[in-house]
Amino acid sequence: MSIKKNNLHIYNSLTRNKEKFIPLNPGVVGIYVCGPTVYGDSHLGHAKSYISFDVVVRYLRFLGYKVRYVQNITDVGHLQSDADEGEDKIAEQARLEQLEPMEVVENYTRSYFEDMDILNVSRPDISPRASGHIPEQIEMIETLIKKGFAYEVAGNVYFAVEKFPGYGKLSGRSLNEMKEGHRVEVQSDKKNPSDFALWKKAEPVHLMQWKSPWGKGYPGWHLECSCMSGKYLGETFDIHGGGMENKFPHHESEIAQSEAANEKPFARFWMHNNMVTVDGVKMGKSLGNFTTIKDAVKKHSPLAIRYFILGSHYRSTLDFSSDALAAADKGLQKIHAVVSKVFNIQPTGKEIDHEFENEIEVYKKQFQDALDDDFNTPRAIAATFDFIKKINTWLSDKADKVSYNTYESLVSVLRDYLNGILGILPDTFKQAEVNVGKLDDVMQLLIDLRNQLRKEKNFALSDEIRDRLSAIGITIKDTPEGSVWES
RNA sequence: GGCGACGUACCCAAGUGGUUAAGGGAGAGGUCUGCAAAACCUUUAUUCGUCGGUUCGAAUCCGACCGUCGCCUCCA
Repeated sequence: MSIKKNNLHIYNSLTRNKEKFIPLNPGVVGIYVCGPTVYGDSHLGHAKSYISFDVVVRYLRFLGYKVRYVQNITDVGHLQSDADEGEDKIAEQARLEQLEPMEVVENYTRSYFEDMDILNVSRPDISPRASGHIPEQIEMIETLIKKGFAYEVAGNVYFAVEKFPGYGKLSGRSLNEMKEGHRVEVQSDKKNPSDFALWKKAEPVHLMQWKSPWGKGYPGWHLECSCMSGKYLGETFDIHGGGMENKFPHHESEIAQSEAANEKPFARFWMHNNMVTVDGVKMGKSLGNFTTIKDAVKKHSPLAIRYFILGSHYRSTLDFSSDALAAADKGLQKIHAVVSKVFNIQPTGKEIDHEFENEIEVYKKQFQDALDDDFNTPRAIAATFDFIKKINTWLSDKADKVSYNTYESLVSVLRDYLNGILGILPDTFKQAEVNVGKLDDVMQLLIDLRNQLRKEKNFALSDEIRDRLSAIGITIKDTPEGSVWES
């Protein structure tokens, strides 16, 4: 597949500028996104992050790039509280649920993928686990010690931030500021309070521990991302994504570890997505104001949630409320209604409708211009609404003489954009080409019979058909172009 | 205290120097319709937190102020 004309610009958090995106290796893109720590069900904040990056990956693929998308599963080393102290989050959850840590990890990893599947988020190509990469992490620590960037104290190994001159370049901080900014100082064996743990010594009761040159212990949180991104994408790679709140210290530390160990630049583009808020306040696990995805889909359709999230830019905060989601749901239904109509018509005419083909081209340009501009999905959606207005007008005067070519152009653009890139069409719309399958035949039969009844003005029976179908989740709408159904 | 972001209609949300300030939801009026739903048309910000400045020209750049939020401690 060849690369389409590439005019993609991405806002790079590292340089604080929109930059033209040109991958390191022609035609290939490596992207790493910080994945979840699997100690609880995912919430809408996760949904925003992973849906946003899903569209990034889908768009890059649409442009013709061969994309390798790596997203880690953090299953060890993520500590409960400040300054590298406190209990491991997974271990704590295991204690609470009276399970093995790896059972906790397994349960919530499955739960995470279930949620992502239902939100139509494509799976990463590789989902490496921290606990599966202990030898690599130990090796990296050894390299860092050898090169003088890390030191061991009584079974703990720390990264010496003063040894790495670039520390703070991503988050825009200097070490001096950090010293002054430190809150309550924790007693610690660190040489500098800003140093962070690469390896933590495990107490004998600790459930997760591995042998290392420094005794039994477990890796620090930041290390896994450095290791696994390097292993699967190379020491320098194209895009690193994650939540804004992880810029510091997590991403800053990743850069320090990787660049110190490899002596090469780390990620070229850093993308940070913004937060979901509730009444203006960040939705977060520690605040307890979160709505899990599993709860959200009880009240709203998964695609409406996805569409709602894509309705604001990934770098903007998104305030969640049930009302806002309901409004989004209506907007999405409008899109679905038009797509359903389009997919139900049978092109018979021969003429090529140049005027309408031109509208399709206008839409293509607007849609792609929007995504080329730092994945501006709200603008792409606005362009879609402009276009569906055009489609509706076109359908009402020309549907009977639609040419197959024009129809094909229309169907393929809808399929590429709404299903392929934005991922907001339901499964029933995915096979756009021909209506095949038993259900379609049965539905056609019912619709034909019902329309016969309507002609005979037997509305009691025709309404009963519609009502009973509605009760089993199939909607019939009588439009000027004929009756359409969707489930 | 330090670093950073944001403030656009009733609600959500694009737009970051130049003709009439996108789009969605909600509201109002109309066309269509057996009904329902949808669709279509019209309509709802002389104005972009406030006050100054730069400019021929600013929502867009600069400054101050007010307000909200994020990070500096785990969080997508």
